[in-house]
Amino acid sequence: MSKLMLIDGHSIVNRAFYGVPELSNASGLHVNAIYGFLNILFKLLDDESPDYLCVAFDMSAPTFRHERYPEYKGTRKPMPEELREQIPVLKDVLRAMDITIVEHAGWEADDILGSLAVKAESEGMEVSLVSGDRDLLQIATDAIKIVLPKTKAGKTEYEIYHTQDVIDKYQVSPAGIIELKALMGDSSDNIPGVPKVGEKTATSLLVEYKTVANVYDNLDKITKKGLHDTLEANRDKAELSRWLATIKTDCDTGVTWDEIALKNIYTDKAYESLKTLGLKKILDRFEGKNVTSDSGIKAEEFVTIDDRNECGKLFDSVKGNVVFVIHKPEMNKNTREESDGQMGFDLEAMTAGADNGSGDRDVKEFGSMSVTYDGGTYVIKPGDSLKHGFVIECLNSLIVRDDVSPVTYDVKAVYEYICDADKTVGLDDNGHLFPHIDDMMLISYLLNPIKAREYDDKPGFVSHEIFNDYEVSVKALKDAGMDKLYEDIELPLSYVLYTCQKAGIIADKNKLIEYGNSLEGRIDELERSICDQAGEKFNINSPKQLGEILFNKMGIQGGKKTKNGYSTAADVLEKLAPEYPIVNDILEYRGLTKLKSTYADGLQECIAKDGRIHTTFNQTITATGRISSTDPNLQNIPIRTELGRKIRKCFVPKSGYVFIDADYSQIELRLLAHMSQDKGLIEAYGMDADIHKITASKVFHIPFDEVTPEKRRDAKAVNFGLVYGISSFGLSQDLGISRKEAAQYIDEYFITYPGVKTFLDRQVSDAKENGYVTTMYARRRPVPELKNSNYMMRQFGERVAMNSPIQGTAADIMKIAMIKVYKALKAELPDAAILIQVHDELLLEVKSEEAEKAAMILKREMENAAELDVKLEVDVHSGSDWYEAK
DNA sequence: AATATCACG
DNA sequence: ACGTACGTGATATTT
Repeated sequence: MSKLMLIDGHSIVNRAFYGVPELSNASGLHVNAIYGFLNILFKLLDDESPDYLCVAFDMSAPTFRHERYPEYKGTRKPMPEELREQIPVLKDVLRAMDITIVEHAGWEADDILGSLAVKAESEGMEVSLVSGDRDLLQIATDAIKIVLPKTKAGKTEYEIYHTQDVIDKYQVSPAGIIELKALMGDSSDNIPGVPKVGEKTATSLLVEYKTVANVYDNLDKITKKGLHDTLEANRDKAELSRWLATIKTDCDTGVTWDEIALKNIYTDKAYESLKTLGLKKILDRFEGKNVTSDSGIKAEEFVTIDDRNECGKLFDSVKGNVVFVIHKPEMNKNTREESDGQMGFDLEAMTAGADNGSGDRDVKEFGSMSVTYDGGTYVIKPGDSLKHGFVIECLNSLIVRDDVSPVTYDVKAVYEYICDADKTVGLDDNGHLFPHIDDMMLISYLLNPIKAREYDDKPGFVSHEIFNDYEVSVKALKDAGMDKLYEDIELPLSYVLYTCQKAGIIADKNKLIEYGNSLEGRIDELERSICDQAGEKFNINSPKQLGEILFNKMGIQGGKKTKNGYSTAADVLEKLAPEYPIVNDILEYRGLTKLKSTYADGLQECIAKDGRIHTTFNQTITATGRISSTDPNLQNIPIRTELGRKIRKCFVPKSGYVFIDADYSQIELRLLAHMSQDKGLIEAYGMDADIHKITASKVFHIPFDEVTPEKRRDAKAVNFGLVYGISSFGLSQDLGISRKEAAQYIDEYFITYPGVKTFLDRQVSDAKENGYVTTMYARRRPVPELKNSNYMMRQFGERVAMNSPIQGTAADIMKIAMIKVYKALKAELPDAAILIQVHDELLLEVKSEEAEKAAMILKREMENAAELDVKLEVDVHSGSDWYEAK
């Protein structure tokens, strides 16, 4: 039997829009509804495999039934702009997939769907009608099933209704749904219904009288006074509603089965437009469907090279732009490595590939290498007749050739594979990467740090796509004025970061164990105390259980916050702590378990065989230009509490060496002074005194020497707030004062430093005009939130516009400093190494006898990284562990 | 896979 | 009337 699937376009796209969180692609277009719609569509196709498929949409003009009764369309909620803009795009995607879209000026989508369903049924077909609208239930029969999708925690599920299912759920037959809506109405469809009659009343009336007409025929039998009168007074409404709720099933849609027969939806065009939209997850479905990629090259058309001669020939013949991408080996998931915890960074093991073909070189193994140039795309697969070492030899000669412009994706990961990296790769006298290798990961990050272009992860496809994008991207980078940022900062920095990662830092395992053990006693004690006070044993780490215990069982007044129950976050608990000893214990317990699990235990897992922790510094993650650190994150090692800070004693320099730690003093605030060119603030920094105290004195009109510690603290909070994109609410939360007071502080600040206000306002207006803000070094951050229809989102956009230029410029300067420090050390102290960057701080490992010189170099290079109207100050310390050096 | 919490700048 | 400070990542719990 043939199967027809009918989809109610608007209703499903609406579901998708509200079910899928905010999602926008590289060009700032929202795509969440498109994404959600396609997800539902694919799931349906998988589950139902129909023979015929079409999607019906309402025309945007008023539709037939509503046109006659304009008073009932007035209340319909306007479609949010974020959704509206997605609909034409979705239609294009569907057309590209060869899926027929039906829309008709005369009818609503419901009518088209109803008519098609009934026609198909009469011709002996099976029908699945997909909609979010329960109105459609009136169409259900044994051959027509109504499918109502639900997006549940990211997963698509659906309710299915045949005749009996409707009766089971609503106690009325499908036809009775019309009668039900006539009485109870439907606000989402602007059907008025009878006032005060809801689902309960309507159902009980219909169970007894079956139809609206029959209800009115028996009106005098209805004894409940109120109900009787309402029904009597609203007979016209009921009849109109009944008519509005009735879906037409006799429209001549003109649709033939032939034209909606389901064809191959995995077309070139669809692949292309999904790629443009950046819907990578959806694209994954196209894999294995033998689909062609953007310029018509199929995966099978990539030439595979697994032979030494062929490989040599290829590298000899390439010229011009040559994209190469190294693919990691396919990791065997069920090897021993995982179970015995030996998974950490392990250069030794990876390079131990003994005989790799070229004699003496140890080369890190890789899975395959893709190479694209204007002669095609090749996938190099090392095997019996092609050794890794030989491929790497070829690559090494390639990257220094004059007639080749090498391009890759994630060059920092590539350094690892280039043998003798220290000799062959580095920074030249200008501080530029040598040999020059372009990195499309960095380029696309600079072009859009919010969502860098994602490339297909399959061998061949990646290099092929990158090759196609390369020249356009380079031009775009130059047009945006970011070519220097890229050449002078990001690209060289990638190499400096590589040296940091490779160096790693010693973490003393025994000290970590000892530290962890020292926490255990107190943790057990607290656990017992908490469970005693609660009167039962429970999992303190579960916010759900904890909230239940505190706010229900113990009756503590705290109030709900999250949608899943009570918030037990620290700021909530801190307010309760003075009154309830258990809350204090919980806070302490939390602090200690955090230290133990994340740091004492967690870091031990990350120690490689060389005794050091080799973090990964991510250069293309943050929206502002900062770098981030993962696996493990070494940028959030505790310092704010004494107990936490002690973890730093576990980080030690190698024998004969010391740590030198340098950090910028208030770099963001100084940048605010410089970038705003506010006279007062620049002058305040010129005085070389306590900036928070000066601010307190000026803003609160107190003589400098009479500023109390409390007032200084308030001024400090205002200063921080400014950098974050100040709001009176945020400041009031931070200081625990009223919003009004906070607003007064801010006003006073802006009166004192008017240039700052002008500057911050300008960032917002620039962002509104251009769609992005920039740093001093031309780095961009798009701020699409400013165009959002949601007030809160726009407010967020304003704060982002104020914060990003400052945070981003600070990041730029630190990056410049790192390159300068790297170069200076290479020239003056070749045994010293940069180990870690923590946004405004650098940690170095240097020979003990070179400590003073290193400190001098660090301070010099960091302070001179930028020429500003306020001095950049750097504090330097040394020590025999990270605790001491900071 | 998402949520809540908390570590850092 | 709404409901917020900016930027990250790891862990444990729950879905």
